[in-house]
Amino acid sequence: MTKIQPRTLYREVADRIRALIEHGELAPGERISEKQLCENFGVSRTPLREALKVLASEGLVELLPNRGARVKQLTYKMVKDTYDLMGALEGLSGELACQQISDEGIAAICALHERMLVHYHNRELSDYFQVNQRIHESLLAASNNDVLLEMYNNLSQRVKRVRYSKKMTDSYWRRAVQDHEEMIAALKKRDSKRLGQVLRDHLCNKLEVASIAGVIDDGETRSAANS
Amino acid sequence: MTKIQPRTLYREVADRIRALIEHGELAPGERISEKQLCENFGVSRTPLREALKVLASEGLVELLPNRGARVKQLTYKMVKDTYDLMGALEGLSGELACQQISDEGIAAICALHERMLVHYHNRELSDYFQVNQRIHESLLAASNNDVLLEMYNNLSQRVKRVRYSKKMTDSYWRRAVQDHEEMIAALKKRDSKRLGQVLRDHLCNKLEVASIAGVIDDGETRSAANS
DNA sequence: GAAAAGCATTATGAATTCAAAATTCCCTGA
DNA sequence: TCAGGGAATTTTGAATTCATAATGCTTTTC
Repeated sequence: MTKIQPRTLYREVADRIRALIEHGELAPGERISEKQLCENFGVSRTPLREALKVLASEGLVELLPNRGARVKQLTYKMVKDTYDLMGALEGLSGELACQQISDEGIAAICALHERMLVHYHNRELSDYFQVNQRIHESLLAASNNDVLLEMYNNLSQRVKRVRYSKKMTDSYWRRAVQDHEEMIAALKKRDSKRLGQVLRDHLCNKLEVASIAGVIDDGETRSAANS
Repeated sequence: MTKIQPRTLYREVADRIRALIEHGELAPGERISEKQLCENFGVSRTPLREALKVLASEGLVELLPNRGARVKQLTYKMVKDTYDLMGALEGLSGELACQQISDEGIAAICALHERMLVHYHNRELSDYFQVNQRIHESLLAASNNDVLLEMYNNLSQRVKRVRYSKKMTDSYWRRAVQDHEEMIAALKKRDSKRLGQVLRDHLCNKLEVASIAGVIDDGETRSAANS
């Protein structure tokens, strides 16, 4: 049950810009010309500028007073930091879910898990990812913590642009599935500490950081960010 | 080394409104009259409205399209959810801090800890809180994760209004100090898992939820939120 | 030929204006 | 007396306008 959002121009515009950034049509670091976007969207500068303020506090855009807006650069360190954070949030979601989820909820997640295993054995990567994501979303939802959900979505939005580069080696994949086995076991036992721990350490929250090395045009050295 | 923020009207206004909300001069649920605030601040509606958009995405304000803005109500559940989240973030900060902090950093925190103990034994509540907060801030800083810091500050801002009601019973206080002893021990050993665990479970992240019961004018029953 | 100064152009910040939606208030009629 | 309807008022959403800061270009000087 998600509340409907009455549409206003600035929200529409913010959504559109979010999409542009997510799909790379507005490149990281690219200067955002108010005039040009206004013309593209067919709106005046007022709602556009309001949208930019919102996007700035969401961390997608950078506002340089008197000098315009630019799409925020993702440095390696920022992405790493964000993934660390998302790992912590997933851990919390697991802990809370264990305490709150219904038996039916657990059964539903187990069912998803089984489906995921099938995709894993068939090596259907895309389907695997989709079901995998639904499992994590289910835990998030079961945690019944709206603030957590809001924050997670915000973080996830910030790094969506680099998700493309998701690569899966065989050994990574196997270990990810192992993690999931442990998750399911902990969930069934409602062992919240254990589930939290597994989720915090879950490969998915670390894996991609490795795979983005090189994707990001980064000023700082990666080793420095890693240290 | 924190970068300077060029001042613009909308930032100034946002800061002022944040302060008004934090200190209760704008009460939770209170309708925010654009006209009146404009007159108070002596600015036009444009920067005011931009500020409101920012505050809305920070979660301090609620925008009802065509029907104005209101100070966001804090429900018991929202505060509880926020504290759960902050606990998870503190846990992460501890884990990261363990891995990154210098020996001097550890020494500095130990020194703060000693000062805190003195205030505890002298029953200097206000001083105790101040030093206590500096310890947690030091860990946050040592974690060297800007995204984490940003998010923590945002969450902390949201619930600042109810921090006033902080009450300390003797047994709570004793247990909080015990937690801190464990923290220091884990930090010295650079036992990141342990420090993370202690911080996540740390009383400070749970305590106040109990003490706000009754402070918040809340539609939903507390037991329901707790279940 | 390069650098600096100054002017023109452009882009941004903020106030004002206009339009539309919501609210208030008053009136009518049962 | 009170419910319903409708006009007047207020308030908000968005466009426009105005002022100022930044940028770029030309010219001038060394």
